[in-house]
Amino acid sequence: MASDTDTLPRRTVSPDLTAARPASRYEQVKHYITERIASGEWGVGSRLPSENELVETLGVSRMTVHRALRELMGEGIVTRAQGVGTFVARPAPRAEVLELRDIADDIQAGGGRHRSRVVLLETIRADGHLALAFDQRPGVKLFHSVLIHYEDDTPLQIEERFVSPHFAPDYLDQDFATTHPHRYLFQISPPHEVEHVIFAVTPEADQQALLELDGPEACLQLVRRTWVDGRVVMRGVFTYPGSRYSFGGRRQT
Amino acid sequence: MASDTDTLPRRTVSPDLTAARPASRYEQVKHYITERIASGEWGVGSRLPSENELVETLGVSRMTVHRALRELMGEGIVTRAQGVGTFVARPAPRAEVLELRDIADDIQAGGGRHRSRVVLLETIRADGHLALAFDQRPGVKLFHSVLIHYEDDTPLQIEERFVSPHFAPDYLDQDFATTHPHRYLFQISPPHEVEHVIFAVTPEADQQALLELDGPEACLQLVRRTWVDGRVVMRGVFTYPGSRYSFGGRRQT
DNA sequence: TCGATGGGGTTGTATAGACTTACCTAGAGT
DNA sequence: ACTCTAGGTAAGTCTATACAACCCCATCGA
Repeated sequence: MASDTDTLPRRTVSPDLTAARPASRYEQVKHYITERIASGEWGVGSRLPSENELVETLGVSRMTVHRALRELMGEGIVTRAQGVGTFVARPAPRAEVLELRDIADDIQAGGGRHRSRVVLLETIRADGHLALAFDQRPGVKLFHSVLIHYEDDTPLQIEERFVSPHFAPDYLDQDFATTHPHRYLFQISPPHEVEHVIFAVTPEADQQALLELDGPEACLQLVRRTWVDGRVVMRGVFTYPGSRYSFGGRRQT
Repeated sequence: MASDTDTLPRRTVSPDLTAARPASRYEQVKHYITERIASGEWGVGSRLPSENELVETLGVSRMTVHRALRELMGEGIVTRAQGVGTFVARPAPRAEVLELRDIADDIQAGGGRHRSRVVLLETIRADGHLALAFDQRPGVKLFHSVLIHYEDDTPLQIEERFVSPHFAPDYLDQDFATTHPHRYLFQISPPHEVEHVIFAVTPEADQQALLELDGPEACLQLVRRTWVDGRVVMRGVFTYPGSRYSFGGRRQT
């Protein structure tokens, strides 16, 4: 069925263990297509080969080609019409909404002096709620860290993180006085997906103490989850005094 | 293969032409699942039947069940883990950060019943701070409205707006019991530019009363400014009880 | 000239089956 | 207590095949 030229390689029996898991066939097909679109070989509006032609060319089954094309349509890269064909879509501009930033950069950008203190660094077992956030069963092992970030000696953020050991097995051995968790995790791998949820909370007594608040001042709480390869690798809870911080953004429409 | 009970109906040979095309099998499977999640029969975090169990129950092939579940995962409704199972995901945050939405749509999307009450509708003269927000001199005339939005008779938002008379000269004559300010302003012109800033605040006594809070619960405050033709046309202050609302967003990187 | 009717090509859906990969647990051994 | 291993379970992928739905166009007949 497969010709000798231009087909995707058969999956090897013993894949190179140092390399990442080989991309699945349909991902290879997606890559084959996006590469040609990105290079301009297939211009905007032009017609792609039909599913059956791609089957011939790439030596995979039509269902595999179909899945690749369906996902590319979901990503807005191609448009499809039954009975007609598949076409390169017009690229759509995408606005960044919430950015991933290091608070140290944030403070220094504002002219402040940043320092941080490690309060806690340990292994825990997840309770039900935390396990749910990681799509895992209760009792799974997670790393847990708590840091305080100061701007000119005033506490600005409590940074609490739960990290999957599979993603960062050496997390507990890091010196977070010099390298921040954000940078360390980012260096292992930038997340493929990020979720942010913002709450208003009244801080617990211990949080009040850490933030050196006089009373039960309202706080902003940003809960961030990051994914790599479809798995939750980190859940961070960042707590800011409401009087000292705000989130914002501006964009043209 | 299929049992007689609870299976999805076989596609009829002559579908009812008055009805829309019958939903495809995988869509029926999706509906079967989302219905049970929405009804609470399958609670957050609970495990769904495995693919093979659904194959047995619904009398469709595993590929069909798999596609339904894969799409539901893409929509954030369930999470899946190889070797473990499929679980009902945590519900997504109510409002996307930096997205311009009508709270009435927001509430109805969540299955709630929306109503609103006009507390105030007047003309004021801007003080220094407010004039600054509009890039105007103090003393400039602005329209001022305060509404409360309820979800099932529970206050969910205080909506306070300052509107430039040049942009919406008839603002005070509107019946905001039927048309909300958001829709009215949007219909005059969608903004060219939007700024959002999110705070955590402890509400004043009058705000506590309007939101029917028992105590000084932390609140989220979203301040929005919108521009049309380079001029600020609206400044809105939206106050939510922290326990009843959250902002969030998720994106791929 | 015009409309109707097929036929061929293209995507959409569905199935059965096989194999792969990942996770978890129980039990054996240390 | 801890580690290791084997087995069971569940999702992930891929194939070959079939049929349906749809579009376009060429052909045919009035």
